[in-house]
Amino acid sequence: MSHEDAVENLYQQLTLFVRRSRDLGNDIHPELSLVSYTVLSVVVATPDARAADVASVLGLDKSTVSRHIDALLRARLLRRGDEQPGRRGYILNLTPLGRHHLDLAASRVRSRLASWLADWDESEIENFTGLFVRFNESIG
Amino acid sequence: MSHEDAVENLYQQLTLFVRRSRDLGNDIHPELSLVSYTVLSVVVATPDARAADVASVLGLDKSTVSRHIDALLRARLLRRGDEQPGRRGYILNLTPLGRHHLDLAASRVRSRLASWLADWDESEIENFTGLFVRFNESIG
DNA sequence: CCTTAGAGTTGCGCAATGCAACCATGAGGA
DNA sequence: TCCTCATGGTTGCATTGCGCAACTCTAAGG
Repeated sequence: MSHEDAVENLYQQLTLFVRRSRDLGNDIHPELSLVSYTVLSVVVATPDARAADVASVLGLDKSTVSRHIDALLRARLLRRGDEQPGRRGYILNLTPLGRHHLDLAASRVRSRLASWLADWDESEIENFTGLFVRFNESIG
Repeated sequence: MSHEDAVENLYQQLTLFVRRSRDLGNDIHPELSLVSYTVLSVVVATPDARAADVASVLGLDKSTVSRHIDALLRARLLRRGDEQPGRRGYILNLTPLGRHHLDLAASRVRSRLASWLADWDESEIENFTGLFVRFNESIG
């Protein structure tokens, strides 16, 4: 197989997966949209995250992030921390409710994923993951 | 590493890729949106494709597909074939212009992908692809 | 102080989508 | 043959997610 054919075949698989991932994203949680879920994840993963940090990580406009965060604040899934000296903006934290919803959504996604991978060996999953890590690094 | 950890790590890679794939989709072609590109691909790949078939394959509402196809018809990238006896609806075909644009977009995507994979061996790509095939089959 | 840069909000418009109501037509039974 | 209905397609309406631009507010640094 030529290099071009190999690339072509991989491309088919990538597009197939991206298309299907949309469906997956839609039944994460009835009350937590995919974007909201992602925002909460970033807040958890980023120490002292502010809205601008979330926007930067997700590659979204700050206005978009502002509106999502506003919704999450009103839903009591997120709260603003007290300001810290030497910084501007608000530091975001998950409320216990927010953490609960995030955990719930995450567990749904993972159980779904686990059921798909039920007949895979750990070594195969690790192999696939390892190649995926390298691929994502190649992209970035 | 436990099975759960393995699934978790793969999940991280999948979400990372899906997020980045959106950026990728946006510079496919100035005149051909990601969805239009996908519609054209489906028309090419599906013998005697009609709008309803495209909607079915892509999992989109027929109204959505109708509007995309309308745009592609107006842009002269797609045309309706003559009706065939025993069937309803319009059979879609690419115009030479449509095929040209599709090829152009495809070559852009693939060259982008190829540049990312420049330092991969064929065997590694094939390995990755093979695992991806199995993964997509597990999903479907 | 005063200027400036960064964080956040909001008004506006756009693109994509789904739902529902609608029209047109072929299929198939009465 | 004719009537009913299922299917394909279009369009109106609402929703969502997004970006740009203009704006406010506040801290940083002269």
